Amino acid sequence: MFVTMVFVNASESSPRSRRDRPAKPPLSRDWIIDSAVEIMRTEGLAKVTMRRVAQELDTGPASLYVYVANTAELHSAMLDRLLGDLRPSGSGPWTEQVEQLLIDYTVLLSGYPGLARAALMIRPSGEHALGLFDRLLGLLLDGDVAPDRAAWGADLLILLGTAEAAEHGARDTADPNPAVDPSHGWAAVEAAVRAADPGRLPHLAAHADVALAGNGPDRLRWAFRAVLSGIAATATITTPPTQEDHR
Amino acid sequence: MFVTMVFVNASESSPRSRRDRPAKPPLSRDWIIDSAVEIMRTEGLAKVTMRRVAQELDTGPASLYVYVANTAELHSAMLDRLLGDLRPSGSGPWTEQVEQLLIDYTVLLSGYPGLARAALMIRPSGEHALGLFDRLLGLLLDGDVAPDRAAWGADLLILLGTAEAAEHGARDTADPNPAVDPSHGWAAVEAAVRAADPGRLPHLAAHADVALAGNGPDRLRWAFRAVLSGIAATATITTPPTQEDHR
DNA sequence: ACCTGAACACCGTTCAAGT
DNA sequence: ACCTGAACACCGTTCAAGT
Repeated sequence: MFVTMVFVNASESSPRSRRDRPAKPPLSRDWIIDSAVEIMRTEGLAKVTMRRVAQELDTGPASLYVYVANTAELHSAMLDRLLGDLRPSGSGPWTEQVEQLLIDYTVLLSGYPGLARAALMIRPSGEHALGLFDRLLGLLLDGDVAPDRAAWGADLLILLGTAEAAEHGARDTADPNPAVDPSHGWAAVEAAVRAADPGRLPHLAAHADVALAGNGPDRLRWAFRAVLSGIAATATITTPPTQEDHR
Repeated sequence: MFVTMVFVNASESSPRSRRDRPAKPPLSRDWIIDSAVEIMRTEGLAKVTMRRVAQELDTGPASLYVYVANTAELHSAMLDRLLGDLRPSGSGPWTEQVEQLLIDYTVLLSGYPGLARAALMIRPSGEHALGLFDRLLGLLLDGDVAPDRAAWGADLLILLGTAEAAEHGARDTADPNPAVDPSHGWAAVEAAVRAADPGRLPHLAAHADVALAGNGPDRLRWAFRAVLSGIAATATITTPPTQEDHR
């Protein structure tokens, strides 16, 4: 069996670094998540299967089910572990800090697009995910955004960052899963836009250049800036519940 | 073999409705996509596998590869087929029309959350996806949004709708894949927010009620309205390319 | 209580061989 | 050119049996 030697920084959540792992480590939730994250870093999320992780830990897949409910829950735990690496950054006005925090979040997740997609399903509720939400909410309140708009807005901004990571990451990262061919997908869009028939798609044809303009970072920062300004400026909506719908 | 009898409206893209399909239909891209969509409607996206579709068409999985590149490409084609059902709706001011179009898009996709997640990877470039973009772009231009903001904004709004569908759909729809337990995921978030420690998560603890307030439709409409206002109000960003980065 | 061998019921994709 | 049988290399999850 070939064992890759990779140096991995011990995260605060992992009790021991991988290097001094004993030959047959005791199974634990932390060890499972650690191994899973390491496999993801070196081989991509597609390879993080129950069987592969079990193999890494010298056991059978059935053993993992003592500590992890299923594959989705494992992915969710991996995401929260990763979010622990997100340190406060950005200075200056609060809007600048919000933008930078969201960009950091998106860039971090872009490295693992599969995980970003999983985040859209699982609604991470781990401590690090909640910490990010709290920090963001705090910045919005600092900026005197009304609490109801700030709360809904923080949710919206994180959703947007997650979506950008899922999409952007798919475009830029080498995904080991051959079923996904991002370059083809993106090139196909660009070709389709440039070939837009002015009869059927008049607006797109007329503005193909602006639609395709801009680099990734500029568009990302613009998106966060635009959404942030909209959040502060838009009153929340509350329709009274109908009789059939009193939750 | 048990064959479910389901009435399916013949879409404009499908040459024949399923009811008059001959016992052994000739293979074709359209037929494959039709069968795939029907399996998704009745059994969920998780069941739309190459093998399952092939079985439905009385052939082996290898045969499908003549017409479809891989599973991801099949999913992408299914999504575009579905987008063909999206009819213009909404009246009144252009902002109202934009909101309604996006809500329709999101609700449609919410019925198939797996497909929404796929859309985040594949960047649909089919005719119906481009048609939606064009219609949205036209509405924004009607509202005198500057072309560059309108183009980037249409992209942003569709991304947001896709993400909302992926997330919202996961929460509401019965996914036949037992690995995904959405109710548990959402309940976990709600419980975690209510239990937020005021020491560690001060803002979240102080505003748990507003964070959890609001029904789905209200929050969805608010999100689109906020983003729309931000798009109109925020200048696009263009940083000059550096020497290392002249694409 | 924790762990696991073995099994069940599946996957996507390829390719040589047929028609 | 189009189609396919068979194979390759995998999956997640369960459960009875062990320690």
